[in-house]
Amino acid sequence: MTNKELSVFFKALSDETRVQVMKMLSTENLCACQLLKELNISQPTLSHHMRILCESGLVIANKAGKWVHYRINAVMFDQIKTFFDYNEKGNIACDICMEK
Amino acid sequence: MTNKELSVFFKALSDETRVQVMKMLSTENLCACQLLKELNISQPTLSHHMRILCESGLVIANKAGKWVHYRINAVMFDQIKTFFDYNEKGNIACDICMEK
DNA sequence: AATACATATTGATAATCATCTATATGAGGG
DNA sequence: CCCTCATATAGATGATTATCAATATGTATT
Repeated sequence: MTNKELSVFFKALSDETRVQVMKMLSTENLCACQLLKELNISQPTLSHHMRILCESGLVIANKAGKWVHYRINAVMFDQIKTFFDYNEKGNIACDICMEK
Repeated sequence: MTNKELSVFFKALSDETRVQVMKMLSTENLCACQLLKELNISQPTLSHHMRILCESGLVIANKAGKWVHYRINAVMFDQIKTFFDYNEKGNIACDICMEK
């Protein structure tokens, strides 16, 4: 994944409300009305947040009649997770500073 | 971790330049001068980005004379990773919608 | 002390963003 | 067809942000 792609994912998660939505969706798939009931925001604001989450690719929307059901995109989640795979290194100093 | 804490981490990663810094630091620990050489940004802008990464807790700074060495905070990385642990669910519809 | 170098801070600006109210779209039900 | 309900869009506003030039701080070296 490119830096740009990753930054878009993280930007989608950089809002407290959207983090809460992701937590809620990680427990169960929900429709917009159920999300709205638990979040203290207006309906247009929720719509705005869900658009950002969907456009980032983190969440998948599924229209069913009047309702829209949301679920986490597990494939994306797994991909982003690899960004945090990291093995601690012992060296503190960098080459350049050592030369001088 | 609270929603607020997580959103701060993700906000720190929501910038393309900072994602690149994290990638560079995941390969090796580096000082500011070395980061500056590879990134096409001014020195104050780098300083600004490194402050955000450090204040979020994702990166640890270590002052050594004139230089500052940066390294990834592995503990934080591991904690954030758990946010992405997710098991795909089969159910699409939510209870509320089903009732109606 | 004086100078050179690495990094931080200040102040300014243009861009992005979260939120709201008001309104629109669209889907069932009577 | 109208009416109701779920969601989306438009437009406005206040807050935050990324960036730079200019300047400050702090550390070695001579």
